[in-house]
Amino acid sequence: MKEGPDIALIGSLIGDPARANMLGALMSGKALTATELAAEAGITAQTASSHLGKLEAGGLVQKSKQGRHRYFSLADDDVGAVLESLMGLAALKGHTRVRTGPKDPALRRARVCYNHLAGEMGVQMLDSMKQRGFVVEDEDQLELTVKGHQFATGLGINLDALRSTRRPLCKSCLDWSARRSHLAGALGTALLEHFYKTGWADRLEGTRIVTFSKTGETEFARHFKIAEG
Amino acid sequence: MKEGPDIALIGSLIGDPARANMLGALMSGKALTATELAAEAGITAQTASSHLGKLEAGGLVQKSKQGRHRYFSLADDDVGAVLESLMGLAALKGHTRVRTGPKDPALRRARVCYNHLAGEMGVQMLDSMKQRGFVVEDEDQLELTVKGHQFATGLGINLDALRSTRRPLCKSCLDWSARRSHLAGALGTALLEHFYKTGWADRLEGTRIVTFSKTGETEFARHFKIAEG
DNA sequence: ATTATGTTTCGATTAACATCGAAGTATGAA
DNA sequence: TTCATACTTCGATGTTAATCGAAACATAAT
Repeated sequence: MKEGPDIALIGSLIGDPARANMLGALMSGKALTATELAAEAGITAQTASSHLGKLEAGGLVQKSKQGRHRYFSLADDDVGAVLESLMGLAALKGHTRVRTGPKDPALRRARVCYNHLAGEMGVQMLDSMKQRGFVVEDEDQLELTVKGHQFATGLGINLDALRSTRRPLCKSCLDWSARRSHLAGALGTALLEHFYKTGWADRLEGTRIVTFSKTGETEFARHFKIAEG
Repeated sequence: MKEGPDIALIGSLIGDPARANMLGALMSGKALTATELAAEAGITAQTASSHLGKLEAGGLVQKSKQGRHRYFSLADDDVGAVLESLMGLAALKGHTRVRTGPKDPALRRARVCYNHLAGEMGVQMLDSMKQRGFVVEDEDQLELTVKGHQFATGLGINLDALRSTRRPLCKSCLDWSARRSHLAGALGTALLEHFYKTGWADRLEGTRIVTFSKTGETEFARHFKIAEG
């Protein structure tokens, strides 16, 4: 009928509540099995299998078999970014889920966005890195500066390994709660991994929430402080 | 079930082919009547009315009555940006409509994105304005510089009027065909209006394509040249 | 007033699809 | 081998929602 890409297909994939729940769960960045995703969506394994087949055919998720398990994860960063932007619009239009319990503030504070840190702390992290000249905005791609290279290396991150992948090192991703950007890309992933490894932060089981320990909180504030202007 | 915003609702709204076609038509930026949108989607007026009611309830479109006509348009820039990003993902995943005729290259060259210029020429325009220091990227918002103010005023754009609205003056919007940003916001709209008024460009009826006249093409190139680096 | 056009509401039909039970395949454990 | 777990396929069912005809409503033109 009309020219251009077909958004209805992707829209309908996201439009089913069960599939939307699964995609939301996968936004945690963890690869989940079909049964875990079924429980997440509140449906049986048979139905989940059908849904996951459609999501895979549509290019939104990818599957990897390990033994008798099939692990599903989001297909790539682009899918994660689109889901995050959809959440932004949904929040803006007041389409929130019923359950707005005590977990909600924690979710706005720090959460996982597919594979990197989002929420207020994610935004603060990128702000700080921009302000101190660790990254600069060039076109749409974020560029890591020499100072930024030193900073990351000082944290113990192997940048050469990151650069050797085909994945962009730095990307910005729009945050639905803060409506500001945070750091995505290979470096964003590596930094979150770093927080886990050092014990600064941990995942709250079964949610997208990232909890920081007492020392983690202060260490984070020290490394990613912001000069008020 | 889960916390956070509900993307399924918006997804299902976009997921119906008839509604997706209507939204695509509204991406042209023009306010269209219910019957025009019905024709666009290939359905009867009754069905279209039902769809438009749902889109309005979901906050994706807005209605304004004028006489016996009801004009529909996208609710705001946020909706347009999300639709554009969805088109980007759809194009990336190869979910293109059947019809990939001679219009397609024209669409990639210059098209309307809701209310501003997109496509290669839209990207070039923003690139040029950045390169010459007319706009600078600050956080996520684009900022118009003093030089940029002079430039726009020189074109005959009344910036004071634009600033008096609640709408952001400059915003960046991700282009699905170029996968680069172009200029959105009040200034983006005003510039496109300017191209129309001066006769540099015109709309190709019934599509999102923007056609530039011979002189328009050269004038555009002169005003928005890029220094190759 | 009368007629024409644009839009919405109502009701009925139809098609699509999410769902699950049951059975089949595959892998790992005992 | 035998049993258990993870997943998929098949078939049947039920619900949702897109669709349109007919009619009501609203505004404009004559």
